[in-house]
Amino acid sequence: MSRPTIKDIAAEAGVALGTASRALSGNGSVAAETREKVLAAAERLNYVPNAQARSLRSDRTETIGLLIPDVRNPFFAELAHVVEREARSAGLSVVLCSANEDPELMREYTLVLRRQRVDGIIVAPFATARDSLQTIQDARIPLVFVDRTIPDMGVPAVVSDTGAAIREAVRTLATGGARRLGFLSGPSQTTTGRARLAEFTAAADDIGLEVLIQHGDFQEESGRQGMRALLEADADAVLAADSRMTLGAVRTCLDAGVVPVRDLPFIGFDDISPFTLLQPRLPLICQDLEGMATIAVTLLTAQLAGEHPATEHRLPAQLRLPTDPTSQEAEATVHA
Amino acid sequence: MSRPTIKDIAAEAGVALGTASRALSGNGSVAAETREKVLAAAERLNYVPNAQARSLRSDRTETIGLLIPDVRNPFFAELAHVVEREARSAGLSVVLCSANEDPELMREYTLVLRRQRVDGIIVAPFATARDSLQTIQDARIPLVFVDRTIPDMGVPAVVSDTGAAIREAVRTLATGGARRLGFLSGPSQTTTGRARLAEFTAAADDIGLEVLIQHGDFQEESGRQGMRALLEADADAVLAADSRMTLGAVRTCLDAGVVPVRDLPFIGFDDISPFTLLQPRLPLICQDLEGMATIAVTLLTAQLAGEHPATEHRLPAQLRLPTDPTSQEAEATVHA
DNA sequence: GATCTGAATGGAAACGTTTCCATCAACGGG
DNA sequence: CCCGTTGATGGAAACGTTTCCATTCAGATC
Repeated sequence: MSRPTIKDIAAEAGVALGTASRALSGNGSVAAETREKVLAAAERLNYVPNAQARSLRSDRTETIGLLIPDVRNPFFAELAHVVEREARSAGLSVVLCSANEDPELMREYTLVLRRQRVDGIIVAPFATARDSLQTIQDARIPLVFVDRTIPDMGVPAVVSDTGAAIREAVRTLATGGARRLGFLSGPSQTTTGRARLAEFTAAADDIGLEVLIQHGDFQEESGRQGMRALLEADADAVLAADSRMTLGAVRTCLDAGVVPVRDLPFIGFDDISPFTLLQPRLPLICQDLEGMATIAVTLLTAQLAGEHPATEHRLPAQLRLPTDPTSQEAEATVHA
Repeated sequence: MSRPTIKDIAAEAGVALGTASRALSGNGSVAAETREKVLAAAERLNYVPNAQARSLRSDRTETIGLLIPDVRNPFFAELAHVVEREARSAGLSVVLCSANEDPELMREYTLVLRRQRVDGIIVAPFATARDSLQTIQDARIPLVFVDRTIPDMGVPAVVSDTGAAIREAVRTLATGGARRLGFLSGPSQTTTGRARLAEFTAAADDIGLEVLIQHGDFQEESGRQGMRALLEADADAVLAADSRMTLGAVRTCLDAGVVPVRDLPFIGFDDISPFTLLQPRLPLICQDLEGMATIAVTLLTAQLAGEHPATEHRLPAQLRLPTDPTSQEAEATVHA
């Protein structure tokens, strides 16, 4: 038999179809002995339930969508990993959609996810996607924002609180002697872009530093451009507001023969794996990615259970200074 | 109406349910005028077809599974991106499963994909997953291997042909003056691991080089360990057989104060994005990732169409020497 | 004008589950 | 002893599509 159905299982076990279903799904009562018979039959025939038929009837797919701007971005790859792990432990499968930073593609994916009748969607929204997401909300599909949020949509969101970390970063750079402090800012259309900029200027004002602000769009290229401008303007320290802009800025520095940290005090954003190849290591403002992903899944499962979680959760980011690897490594080499 | 069904559309358009289906799906003949009426009704009611019901009846989900060891690995993230793009242009959705390098998890995902009744699966298999994959094949689900293959399963596969590139890499290192050539080899249980090792030793023998071989497992940690051994053994040039082992080896070098290429001739593997942060840039053996992903999708769609494509496709890898970025950058800076 | 053909349509079966409803037996309380 | 309760089961409806079959009707062929 190529693809046994529950009907075949029932026949094999000598029970009615409905009974087999109850035994397999665990809903409704069935005698222990009967259950054994059914499970044995299913095992024997190598039965795999048909998720389509199941969800057609039960109106639940036990599947959620995760919509991110780009898997190739290490930050989102890591996010996807944790979300998937957490979802799985909640018994949910994840359909991952990588929108390639393209609002049109994002709109297409929202349709795909609606067709698939996912039970809910976690999305790291970019600014221009508001209306695509509105259609999801209109369809009353549970929705959670992660990493970034879109205000006034009433969608539960989990984002980083970067205030303390940015203040500490500015202080650290000032202590190191910086006077003309460059900031690679995100786009002011995004909540996070605006917030980080405000936090930065407030911190710099407190200390009385001169600031040089370069507006970007959270993309690598804008980090490169901003960094070029800062180099020309003779900034004597730099703080970046996002991982991709950090990446672009670092490349521009290296290409110009300026080694970040060694030649120019520099604090980056997010501890994505490429940064571990830098020598010396960058001080980084690290978001609690693990926490964000975990809470995002929790916020979604809460909605699936019919609850209405609060709309905004903020997890503090932290300034992480590099630990000197050479000493550890010297030790490790001895043991090798 | 919260979720209109095709029945509602039919009523709204004043036609029979079957006619509405034909108009929407494009199967069977329907008058142009009628089609317009139905499409207009669907538009008006904001109709989104139920993929579950559709595939329950038609036995096709228009969905494929992509099973990779880990999304967080930039190589596979890139692969996932291209596969998804190609699949989408063939009208297929992709369910991405990241198995976290865990055979047990991979087995679990094969079950998930079977439950979802995906039309086919593309998988980058790791050695220990043979039996999980066998169950997929037994269930007669179209299967394609990408990046690596498992011999004697008769599964169409697309892999890199690294022979020429490795030979060229060895020659390049020898020309640079290397005499004791270190090689960070993959595991000999894998076809690619074995092939690359054989290609390496053959090339080195041709020239008459002394070789130092460190066996690893395609993981970063084994790259670190192998590199430590090579440093101790005074290798005067190194070639790595895989991106993650390259990553580990580079980190070990940097931690030991040895800058790859500058202090130690070094050729890495794959042009994943972290490597672009290295200064100087690494020469790299680059696989045709784009081509592999594209062909993998083609091999799968061919099977979906009932064909039986050849079992092995080899795409040549290439040795790519770094172009000096400083000169380009200097120019770019002028224009900035 | 009768017959055939083919397009357009309506109606209903079918896909594989879950879940509701009815039945039946066993059991305990009055 | 009767009756309501409970647990186990069988049977059938329902989920939203696609697809098959039958019917109708217009037009072409003889």
